[in-house]
Amino acid sequence: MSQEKTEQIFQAAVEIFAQHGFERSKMDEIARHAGVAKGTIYYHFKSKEELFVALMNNRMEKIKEMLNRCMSDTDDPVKQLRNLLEMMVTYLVQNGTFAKLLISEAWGSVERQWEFRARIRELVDIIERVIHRGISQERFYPSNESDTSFSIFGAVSVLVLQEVFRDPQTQSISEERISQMVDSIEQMVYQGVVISGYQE
Amino acid sequence: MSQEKTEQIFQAAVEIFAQHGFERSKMDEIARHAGVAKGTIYYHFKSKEELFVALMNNRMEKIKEMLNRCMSDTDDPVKQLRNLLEMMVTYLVQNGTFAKLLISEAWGSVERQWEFRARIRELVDIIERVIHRGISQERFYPSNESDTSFSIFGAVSVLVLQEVFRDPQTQSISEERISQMVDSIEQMVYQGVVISGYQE
Amino acid sequence: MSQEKTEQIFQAAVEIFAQHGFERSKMDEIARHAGVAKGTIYYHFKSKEELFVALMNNRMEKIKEMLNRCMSDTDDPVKQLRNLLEMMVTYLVQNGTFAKLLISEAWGSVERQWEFRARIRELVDIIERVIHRGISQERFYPSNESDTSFSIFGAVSVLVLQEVFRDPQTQSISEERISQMVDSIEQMVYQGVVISGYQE
Amino acid sequence: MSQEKTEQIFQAAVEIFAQHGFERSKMDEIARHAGVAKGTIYYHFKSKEELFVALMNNRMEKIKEMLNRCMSDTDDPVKQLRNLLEMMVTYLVQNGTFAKLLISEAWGSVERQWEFRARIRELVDIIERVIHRGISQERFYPSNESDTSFSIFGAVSVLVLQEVFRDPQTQSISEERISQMVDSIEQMVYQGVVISGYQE
DNA sequence: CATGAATGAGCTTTCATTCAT
DNA sequence: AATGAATGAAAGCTCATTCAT
Repeated sequence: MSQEKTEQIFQAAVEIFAQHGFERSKMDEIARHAGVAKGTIYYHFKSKEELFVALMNNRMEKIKEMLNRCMSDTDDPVKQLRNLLEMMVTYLVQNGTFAKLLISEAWGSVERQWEFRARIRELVDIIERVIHRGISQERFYPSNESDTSFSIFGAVSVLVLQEVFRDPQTQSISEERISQMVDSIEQMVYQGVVISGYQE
Repeated sequence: MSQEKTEQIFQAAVEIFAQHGFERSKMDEIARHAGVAKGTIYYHFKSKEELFVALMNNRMEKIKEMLNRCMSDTDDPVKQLRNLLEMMVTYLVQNGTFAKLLISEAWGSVERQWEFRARIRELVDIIERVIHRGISQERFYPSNESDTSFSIFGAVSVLVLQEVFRDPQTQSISEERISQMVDSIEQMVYQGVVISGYQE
Repeated sequence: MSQEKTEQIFQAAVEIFAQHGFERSKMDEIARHAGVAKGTIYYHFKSKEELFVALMNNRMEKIKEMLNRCMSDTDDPVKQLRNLLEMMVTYLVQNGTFAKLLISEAWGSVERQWEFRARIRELVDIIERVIHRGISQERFYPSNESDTSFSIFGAVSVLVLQEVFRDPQTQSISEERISQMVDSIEQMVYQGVVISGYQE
Repeated sequence: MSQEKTEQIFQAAVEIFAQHGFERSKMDEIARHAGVAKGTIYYHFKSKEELFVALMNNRMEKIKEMLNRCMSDTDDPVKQLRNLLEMMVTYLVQNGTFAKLLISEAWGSVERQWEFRARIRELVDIIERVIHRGISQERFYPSNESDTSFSIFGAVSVLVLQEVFRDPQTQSISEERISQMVDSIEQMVYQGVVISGYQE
């Protein structure tokens, strides 16, 4: 069935795209990796570009769902933010392959990248909504909500990215290391770096 | 004189590389932009790869110097961190073209990207040294210094990047907007997002 | 029933082939146009090549019949030639789509084109037989019969073709224009261009 | 020098294009035939299409010059027409390879073919101007000048084409055969086919 | 030092054809 | 008989790099 091949191709595509980036990835290799003929990819996707975009949308949808779901436990924005951070780090580590794409392919002036940034914006929006609620309920300090959200997103993704690249075998990032990263991020986001009283 | 042509080429290269990314940038276009013949580039640089690396080192040296310099005013890590954040935002906004490269070309398994990440690591080290001193002097909360530094670097660069891309005419990011971004970042880094007393 | 599908496919094929020429025509498009699946075409015809040849034979047979029929009124070669010219012009105009193929796909060294030229030769033979009879009966000037026939065929088909292409809406070539073209051709064929007495 | 390679490529291109038609001609083969690298063709021409168009313009210019030149001997339209016919037949036979293209690639709806037909129209215009003068001077019968010119063009080109394809070794069309064809055409054009008195 | 014409490996995409259903 | 997903050979085009001038 069609759905089957499509997922096969997606699976191969994330890996190859993440490994080499969009430009250096060859359709030949993706096809080989997916165990289908090159023509098959083109039967399902009009072009390399379209495959990439479809892939991104597909994966992005998944992460959005997860992020939304992980906040449904509670109405407390503080807890929600904690869940969010935890989930983001965990997801990005586990899908390190996708994380690479997320960050590395988002910046550029090609049209594909526009669309991609729009998708990232949707992710950031999820963060922003929590921030907004937190501020409304006077649980969070008032701030430029959009800036704060982007900063958090940047902090999480670059931190994870750098970890993923430090040790290319994604698998080998231990549970422990993950929770350590979550802690680091949480600490910064929750109380900042500077000891309060000292703020000169 | 050689130095002259080299700078001409560098100038053209940042722009073209930033506009299209490494892979999509064509030596032809860089040459045309620089007003030299394609052969001339190859006279000065062994390859596209080498041109890119040389360019990165050149630009990276500049930003490192600036960051180091901006901390020499004072010994107070709190102030130093503030200066650092301000300088990074300002520099990245003003060299938006270079900022794009910084984030977008760093992640990948090609050797050039390894080297590039090593350079980024040097930048982060500057942050880390301040963090370290801050913690030693009990001005900053104890934390995983490396993680914190990467988080800060990620927050700053993604925030700026997203701004640069929102409005491609770098020029039009006002002084005001810059200091607003600095504020947003500082607020997060200095006091975090969550109002302290509430931390359940 | 098979006959039905076959005609459906033929109908679609003439149009597509005429519109784009043999090489640029895609089996996909023919199938879509015919309202059948691509596999169905291959069920009825071994290959694109074979479909084309079968189509040509089918259509060529029709025009040959018409030309032969239109000469059966009379034994007078002069009248027969007139009928022939009239019929050819009319047929080609009305089947402009087929006329394009007739001229444009005939010249080349591919085997299909050999066979196609053989079919054209059969058309020209019909003209040639009239010419031959006309000369035998001393109604026509003696001449190289084959050359004369090809010249007439060339004159008619290129004249019509150029008209068909001038205005792609075949429909819009008026009855009047048709008879004007017939006149032009007849005039040249019957009396030539140069005023007789002057022939130096 | 550039001019040199360009002509080399042109030379190879006419042959290959004429042999297989535009679509079946491969850039690889043209390059091999011209003794240059494929890239070299693309250095001089943006695409296969552009190579073809440039080639056509180049060759068409030559034939136009020849036709115009061959009429400059005399002011007598009767003689001019004779010269024209002779020259056209001779040129097309000698450049049979180009003649194939002239006729076979002119009919189609691709844009390239539009432009091509415009060029053919220019050729026909040369004939038409002679016809026009002949009629003005009452040496030729009045007629639809455009139709007559196209008919003559069609007669000549199809006659030659059919000869060229009968015997693919262009060389082997003898001087004698050429003048025989000229005679056949002239006879038809000058006095028509039907013996005058008989015209019922 | 500088040039730019020439190169060719490499990549994306197309499309006739096949075959399991 | 009919279908359409899958195939893969083949072709057009790109572009980093070289080198004779």
